[in-house]
Amino acid sequence: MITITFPDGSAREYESGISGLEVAESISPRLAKEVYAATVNGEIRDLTRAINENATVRFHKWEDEEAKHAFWHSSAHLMAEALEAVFPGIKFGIGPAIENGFYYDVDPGEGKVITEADLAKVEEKMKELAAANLVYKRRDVSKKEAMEFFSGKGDEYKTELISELEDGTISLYTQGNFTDLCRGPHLPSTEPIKAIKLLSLAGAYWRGDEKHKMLTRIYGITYPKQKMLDEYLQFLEEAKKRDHRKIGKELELFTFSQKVGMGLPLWMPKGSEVRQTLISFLTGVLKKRGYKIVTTPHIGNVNLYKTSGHFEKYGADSFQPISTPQEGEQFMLKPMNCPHHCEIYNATPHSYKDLPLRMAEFGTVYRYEQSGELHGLTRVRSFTQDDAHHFCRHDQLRDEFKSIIELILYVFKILNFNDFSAQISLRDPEDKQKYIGSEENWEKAEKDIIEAAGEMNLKTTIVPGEAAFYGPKLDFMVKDAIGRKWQLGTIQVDYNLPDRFDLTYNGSDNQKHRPVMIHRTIFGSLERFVAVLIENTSGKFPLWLAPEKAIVLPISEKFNDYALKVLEILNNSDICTLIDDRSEKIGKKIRDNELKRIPYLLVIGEKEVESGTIAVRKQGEGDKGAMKVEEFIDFIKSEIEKEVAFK
RNA sequence: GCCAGAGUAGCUCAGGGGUAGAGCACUUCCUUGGUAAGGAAGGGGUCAGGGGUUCAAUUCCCCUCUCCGGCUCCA
Repeated sequence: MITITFPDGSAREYESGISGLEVAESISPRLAKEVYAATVNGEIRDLTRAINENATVRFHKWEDEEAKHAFWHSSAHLMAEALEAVFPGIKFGIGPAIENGFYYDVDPGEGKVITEADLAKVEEKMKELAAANLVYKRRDVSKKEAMEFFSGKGDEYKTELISELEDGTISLYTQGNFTDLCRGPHLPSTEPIKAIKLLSLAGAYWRGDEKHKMLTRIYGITYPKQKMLDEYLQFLEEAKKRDHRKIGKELELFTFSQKVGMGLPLWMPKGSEVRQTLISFLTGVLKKRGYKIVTTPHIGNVNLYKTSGHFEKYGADSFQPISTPQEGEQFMLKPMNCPHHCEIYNATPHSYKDLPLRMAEFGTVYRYEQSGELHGLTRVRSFTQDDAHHFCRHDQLRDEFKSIIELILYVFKILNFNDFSAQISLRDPEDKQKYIGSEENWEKAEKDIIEAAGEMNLKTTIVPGEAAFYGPKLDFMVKDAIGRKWQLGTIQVDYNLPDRFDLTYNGSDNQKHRPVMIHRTIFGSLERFVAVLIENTSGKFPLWLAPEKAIVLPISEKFNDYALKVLEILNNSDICTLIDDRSEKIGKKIRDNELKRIPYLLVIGEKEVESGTIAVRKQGEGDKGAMKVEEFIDFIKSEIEKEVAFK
């Protein structure tokens, strides 16, 4: 007999060798139906695997990531079986579960192509197989046996994977006619897989390496209920409506032109308005925090980047140098602002008493991103960073970090950005050689970052090996409408540039010392930030950011003269740009969704003309009553102040 | 850069070897009166660009460009 302990602390006796599923059945048949995997003594396992010793057991229902993982991983195997049936001779790479669904990387064979049209066939086959209620069977095998099985099949990808595995840790899973190399866990059978949808087709390099062969990746998702699938597909449809590229076009915020060039955003008047509001807001915040605002040119002599080291590292993949009539003279479009800022630092002598020095610039930079990487406003070739560099002493590093975290959290709070994650990137402990800077400084900087984040109550995930070669960093990430992750703010320690630019300050010992440099952005770039802002708000900006605060809506053209007067006063008030259209059909001009994105609606009819007022409505909140235009202006101003405390 | 798809009116899209279509938007007139979508008439397209095949190409083939979904990359 063995004792099984459950998460609530209760325990029961069972025969040794009982399966998780049987244990679940003994508790309730309903539980057995809803459970997809189990964690046994901390190890996630198939429900059907025997438990041979005393154990703590936690069952995973759909709500748990572990359950979804097993469900989708099993679905990937199911898809593989269907693929093998539809495309005989197909070879398999890897097929994991992901955050939403699963994929499988496959090689259809020389000269063969899988197209979107084929997905329906595979989907049908999957449904057929799932309905057959195939059982997933696990088998532990020796490396030799696994090797023989897959080389017999001619599956070079699987054999490559097996060759790297340790003997004794290899397991195979079989369902129906399909056997796969797999660690598990899996569902007991295909029975719960009721709703199936293959979503898309993409190319993906084998093992994520550009130099390797490109396989075909098939994405899919499955659910235990059709309704859940319908809801997910519905969600994807809804998400598409929030896409900043779509809203940006509808609201005339920005555009792209083939003539200007790909990845080069053109900000239209309304988009520019949003941008300018963000810049002036942040400038105010920065000045209060002791930042000095600087301005530097969009180009720099190629020697500047040779000094910084960027030319050597990125020169070949950048916009190429611009030549001048002067023989041998070359300039580059600036890919970052730091070298310019270093030269500003070097323009004056610095005492230890002057540090930290915080230098900020809304600096437009140009990077030759790969054509396939460009994406709306989130990945462009010309963008404006809300860049700043803190030059400080080593003993100030931690406080500077804290001040930046505080600043970022403050800005995010005002913008109502709650859904972000923070990641600390440290050195690869296996390969400390590739990093610049002393062991001692790295140790301290990594510790400072972690502690600063802790002291600011910032929840972070720590990722070793992700640091830049010049220093550790802390990144803030957000997700877009369909869940893609984008990096916004970043805080990076840099030991490289201070050396290369020979930055110094005079210490209390009257000796020259090397300052540390911190690169930081809050928005990341105005382009990416506005994109995320649009997707977060579906284009319905908060009042203070809205490019149009209000729209004047005369009920009839009879009232146009009065509406015109109202508009004139509002436009002169400098608080808002208004839609200057008093035609009778104004209502018709504005689509429902667009209208809803404008915070205030000013309605003018006979009553208003008589009393010299405007009827004010806040979208989504209803009537605010009649006001004189001047009252409305004051009202808007106070509402904006409520939204943003410009302290 | 790589794999796969797409590009037809301002927008959303249908069509298909023989003179280019719808809805919405736009213009004019009529009608209308507290969050658009009543009526009539009208304007608007080198069917992304360039080469082929053909008596004839927007349609079939090839190349290029751009966009979408991924991969790789992201100072």
